[in-house]
Amino acid sequence: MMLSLQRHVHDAIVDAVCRQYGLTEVPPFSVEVPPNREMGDLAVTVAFQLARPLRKAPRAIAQELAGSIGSIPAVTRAVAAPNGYLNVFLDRRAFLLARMRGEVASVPARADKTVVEHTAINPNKAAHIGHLRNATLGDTLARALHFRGTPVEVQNYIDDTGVQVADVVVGFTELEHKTIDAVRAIADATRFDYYCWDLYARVTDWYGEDRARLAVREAALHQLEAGGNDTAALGALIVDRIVRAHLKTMGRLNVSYDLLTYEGDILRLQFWARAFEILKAQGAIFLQTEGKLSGCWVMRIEEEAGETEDAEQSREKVIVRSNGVVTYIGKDMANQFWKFALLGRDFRYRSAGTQADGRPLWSTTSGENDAAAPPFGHARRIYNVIDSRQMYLQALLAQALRTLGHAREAENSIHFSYEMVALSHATARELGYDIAPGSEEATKPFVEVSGRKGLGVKIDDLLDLLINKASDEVAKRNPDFTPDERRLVASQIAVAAIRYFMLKYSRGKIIVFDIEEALSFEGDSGPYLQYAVVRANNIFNRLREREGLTDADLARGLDALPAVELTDDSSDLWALVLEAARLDEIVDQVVRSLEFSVLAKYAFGLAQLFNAFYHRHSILNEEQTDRRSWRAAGVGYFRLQMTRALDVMGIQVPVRM
RNA sequence: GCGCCCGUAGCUCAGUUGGAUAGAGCACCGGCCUUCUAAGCCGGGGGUCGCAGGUUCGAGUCCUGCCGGGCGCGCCA
Repeated sequence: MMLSLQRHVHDAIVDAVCRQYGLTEVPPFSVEVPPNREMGDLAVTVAFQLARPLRKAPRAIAQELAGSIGSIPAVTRAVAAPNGYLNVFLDRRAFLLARMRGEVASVPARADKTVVEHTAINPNKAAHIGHLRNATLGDTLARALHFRGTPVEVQNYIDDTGVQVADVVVGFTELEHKTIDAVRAIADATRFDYYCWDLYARVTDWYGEDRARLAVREAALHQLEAGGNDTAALGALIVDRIVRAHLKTMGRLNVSYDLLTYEGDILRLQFWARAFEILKAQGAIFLQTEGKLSGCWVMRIEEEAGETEDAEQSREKVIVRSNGVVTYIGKDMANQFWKFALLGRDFRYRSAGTQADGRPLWSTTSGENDAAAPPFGHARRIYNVIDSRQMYLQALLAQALRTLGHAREAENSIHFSYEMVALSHATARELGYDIAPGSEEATKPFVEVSGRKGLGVKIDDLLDLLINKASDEVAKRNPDFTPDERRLVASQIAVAAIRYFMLKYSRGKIIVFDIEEALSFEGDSGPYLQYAVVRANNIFNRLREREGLTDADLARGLDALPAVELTDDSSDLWALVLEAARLDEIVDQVVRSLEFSVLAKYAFGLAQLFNAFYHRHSILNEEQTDRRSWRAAGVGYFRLQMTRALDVMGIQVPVRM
């Protein structure tokens, strides 16, 4: 195993600096990639940092160091740039050979068990593009952690006892007067999540006509939480069928889970009661006896330092209502405590089958425990993937942990926050949503998605649209495909388009969803990335078909062959290889910053580099053996790395496209 | 009022541990399919990085203050 190259160079520079200037400590500096390969392969900024302590010009320092670090293994020479950079040139032949042979392992990552909770869609309607961003970010985070060797457990929280489910129950009972058997028949015969989507919007309107009807919801909610009644049975049926629909939708997107956590089990297994005891015992919450919140158990909200505490009373958040019913924050706290194994209780588990990708799925249960269940929870670190509107609540979770003396857990409760997905006016119009020209909504830059109003693009609809479009394109280019082949490739392309689209924006940016844009397969898009790998793969397919050559055959003679193709000053091949080698570093950066646009853009840039290379340099038609072999080696390394990069993004590579 | 996010080319956006001439896609203009797939490649025009100060050898990036836009701050979830 070898350290990453940058680390290796960094440490060697530190040694050199200490020797040269008799220092015991070197100020922090970075090892970067210069703007182009002619400048060098790595750029070291140490001379800038030393300028002040040594009271010398950066350029002079860089020059002195350039002379004394030529002996670093894997480095051929170092050059001082006029502006003070110390640019390092690598032993390119050794670099590529080592990587082709898999001799360069990635930096070992932390082995702490990590829980990623994402998706968490209310189980009362179809999944829409807002949920899509959540699931894509969460799934990609889990994949990125796994890539680095971190043990990851993916949990999907199911709020089966909340108002949203209650609303659909009300829809079936009050608006449609259906029995549970009738609802089951509907679920069997329709796209049930779509059916509920419409019904949910109708219920919202129904409440709007007469606010007194909200009492019906309250009653239903109560029944749901209490359990053991007809309403709860109907709720359970709805939840079960909708969750299945969600899992199916997510499966289409290559998103899967380890555990479904049901809120109902948190209540039935007394998790909340236990958490309540702990919170009370530690004084994290207290019973308010006066004012507006009299009779409620509340948590005091920590203000940031420098509070201007005027006459304004410090704010309090209700955890248990005066009627004794816990708020969802309380249930969330219990859940978070459990994930860290701080609750002193565990769920019972049952198998929930196998997912499309072969991954087994488990579910919490209040019934019999399946002894075969793996140990869930016991996390060292937790990522809760929720949009930025939940920031306030997520901060309260961490605060509760801190108050209970779990500073480390609070530190490791990470809110993976991102901005919402909204609709462009054009797309909202296409969905048949009319906005009155003079209204307040018309002046806003976008239209907010609303499940309650039934306004949004459903994931399945979007996928179908993308698949149809991709299918036409695939048919055009591959008339020999069977219907099955065509369907498979079209869906792989659609998933690439949609996942890449969700990843390419930085998380702080509101995605104003426009159907035209999302449907693009050109330029900065998922299919562009796939296309590059498909082309690279095709070269190797041809080599095998025409000449019976395998990758191993091509690599075999490399040691003996001159590597001018790689070592020429302006080698396109070398630029491709060095860029492809950055994947591990990029994934590290992405996990640190939770900024997946960096990965998306890196992959896109790498694909661009390959496509340009592809047009300028032929492999099959190259007559010089050395050039041909080194090109094949470099392209082989590219497709390996690009395939891995796509895998982290949950994107597959079609056989042809 | 307080908190968080955003403001970079006509449009949509990258630029995240401060670094070399500010990039990409789309759109527009001009080229490239007897040679590994044109979902592609090459070239061109397009920028006071919201404004004003500050820190630094160096600021789109960090700090302060403004301006504009969005979101959050409930005995809803």
